[in-house]
Amino acid sequence: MATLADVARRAGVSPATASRIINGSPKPVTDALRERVLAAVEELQYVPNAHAQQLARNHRSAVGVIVHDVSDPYFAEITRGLQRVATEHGRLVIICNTYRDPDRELEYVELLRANQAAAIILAGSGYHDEQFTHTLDAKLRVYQATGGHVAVIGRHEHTGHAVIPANEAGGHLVGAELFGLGHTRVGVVAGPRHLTTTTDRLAGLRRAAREHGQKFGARQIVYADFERAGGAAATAALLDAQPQLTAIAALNDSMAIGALALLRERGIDVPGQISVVGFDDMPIAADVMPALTTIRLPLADMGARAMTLALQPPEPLNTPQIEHVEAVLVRRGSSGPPPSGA
Amino acid sequence: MATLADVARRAGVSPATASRIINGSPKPVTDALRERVLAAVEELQYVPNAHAQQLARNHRSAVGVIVHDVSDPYFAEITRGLQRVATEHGRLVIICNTYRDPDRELEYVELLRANQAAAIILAGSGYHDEQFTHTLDAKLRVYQATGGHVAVIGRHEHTGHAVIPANEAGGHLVGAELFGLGHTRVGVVAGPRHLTTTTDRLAGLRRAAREHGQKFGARQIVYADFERAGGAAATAALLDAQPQLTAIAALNDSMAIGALALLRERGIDVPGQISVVGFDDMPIAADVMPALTTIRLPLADMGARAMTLALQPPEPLNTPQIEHVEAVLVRRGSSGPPPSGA
DNA sequence: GCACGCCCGGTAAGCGCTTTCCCGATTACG
DNA sequence: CGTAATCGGGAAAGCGCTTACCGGGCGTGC
Repeated sequence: MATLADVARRAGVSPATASRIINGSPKPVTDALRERVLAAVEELQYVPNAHAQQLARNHRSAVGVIVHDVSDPYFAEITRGLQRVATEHGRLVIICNTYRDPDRELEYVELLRANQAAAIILAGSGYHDEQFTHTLDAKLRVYQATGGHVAVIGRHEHTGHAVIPANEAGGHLVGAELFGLGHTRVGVVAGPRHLTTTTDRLAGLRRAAREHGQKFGARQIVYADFERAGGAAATAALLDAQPQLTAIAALNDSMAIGALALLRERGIDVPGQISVVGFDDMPIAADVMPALTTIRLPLADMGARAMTLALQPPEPLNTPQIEHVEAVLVRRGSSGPPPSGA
Repeated sequence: MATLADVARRAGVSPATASRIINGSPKPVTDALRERVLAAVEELQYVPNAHAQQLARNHRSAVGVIVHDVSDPYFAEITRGLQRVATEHGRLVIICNTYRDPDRELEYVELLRANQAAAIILAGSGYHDEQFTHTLDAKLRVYQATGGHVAVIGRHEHTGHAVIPANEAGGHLVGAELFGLGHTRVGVVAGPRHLTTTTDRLAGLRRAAREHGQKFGARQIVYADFERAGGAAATAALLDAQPQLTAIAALNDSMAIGALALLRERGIDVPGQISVVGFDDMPIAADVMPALTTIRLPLADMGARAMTLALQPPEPLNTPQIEHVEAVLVRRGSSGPPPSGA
């Protein structure tokens, strides 16, 4: 691996000069030298060692993003938004997948700290786990204390900037729609109960139920993984426990798609016999069979906003900013009134 | 930011000892000292500076992955596989999105080289661009010359290990299926013509056509972006040029989904009036409306294999390994025989 | 009881780069 | 023409860590 010293030697200059030329330092340098150095760089295929640079310059530049799983379209969209603004600012982003393992989340903030990340962005639901939340918060505070910026998406329990989707209101929208259509037997395909996203959305659903003089019994809610397979499994369980269901509210689109798949497999017509509503409006929601009625969250935009917050200069008053983002209902083919007999 | 020196001072030992304890060096250390150091680490919330470590140790550990776009399910799946094996090996992976910009691809290999990546994995189609291919290859060779490992997925034009999907054979499978069903007017929704994936798949399609005594005219192939929107646009163009089409072969699933959307919008029944076949078998292919007949590629597995190749110890004979991966046809609801009148 | 070796810990030399400080040579100015 | 200001370039001090290498205190064997 060619080093700066090699380049300097070959060009017959000092490393200092070579460095200045390569990095376009403000210090003026003669054109003759510049050319020699540039030529040497080319010949040697020299690329500066980023670690050495980082160490010598001693200021952070990369930004870290911790998500549950980028291959999940929900996070993929958020990440897309994040990346866009990061690129605009010339920042490298390091993506870390926790696969929903809280411990891994902790490890990654250390890793990002170790890598001198300028900011850490935490995307995705928080956990109902006092101990964990406390530990994570402590780590984040230490990071902030040393000048790191932190922004979270979809969590409210931490220090730092936050972009918060209207999970409760969205859940309420779903409930209002379904009960408004006349459904009285609504099942919920929920995500893991230790995720705050699950409980927030559920809370909205419950509020809507109350407003319509209804309530969710224990058997009407099934918890499973926030994924396609989880949605299918939960739907199966729901159907077994409550055969007379006329509507299913899935707490995210992946689960809704799993629900749709299971329903199709069992020959149950959607929305003829059972309506299905999702949450998030992932890009494919419009293309599944039938097209999914869901709650739209501006995913990419949320990512972009979080990155913008995280990148902005040390805020004047040191006050973390909170941005709330709205949820809207998108009606598509998967929902309708309950079957007339029901 | 606390440094190793701070920790050492606080524990009353030399930095050397602190380093040895923190990194679990083979050198034996008394328990008393060990505890003091560990306590100091805890109190100071010390995290070693990864850049300094990398510089001092002087051996590569992270691995870089260059993809067109992780938020595209195709790459998301590949990445998932990659990550899995990287994690098993305790490697950090740096994901780089080129958004299909060749220049960005070049920049990223430099960046990865600068960051002392132990390996670079290039996923996604190559480009039909002599100049570019040559430049990239040169850069990769330089990287290899300094001990870097290289693996590519879905390209054949470069040095290094390779995992190559059967694009041509898959295209042939699509053609055989469609012509076998009796279609005679088949349109192709193709990706960008400068991508090798496009031409490879197309070649298979053409071979199948020849075998059935047919051929693709210029107006039967429309090139667009390898994305949903591109698929919709290309389908619209195709329909305008060739209203009597009975089948559409899309060169990837995203485009197929776009085609499906457009067809639905125009009230054209699939597969009653027009059959649609995709390529890749992304996870959602089974859930769209109607479920997509497509060519299955073991995406996650391909990623895993590439990572395995990239991580294996400097090969005995220094010979790059090539792994071919098979394509199989998955019949679902979107394809069938042409309408009887046609 | 003394030499030898073994342990455990510290000292210091880098890793590859940036940047401050300094110095000799121009140039500008009085 | 002397001096000061200016300009281009180099020497060297780190950035935070790892890891030879070294050295003092033991325990052993004779």
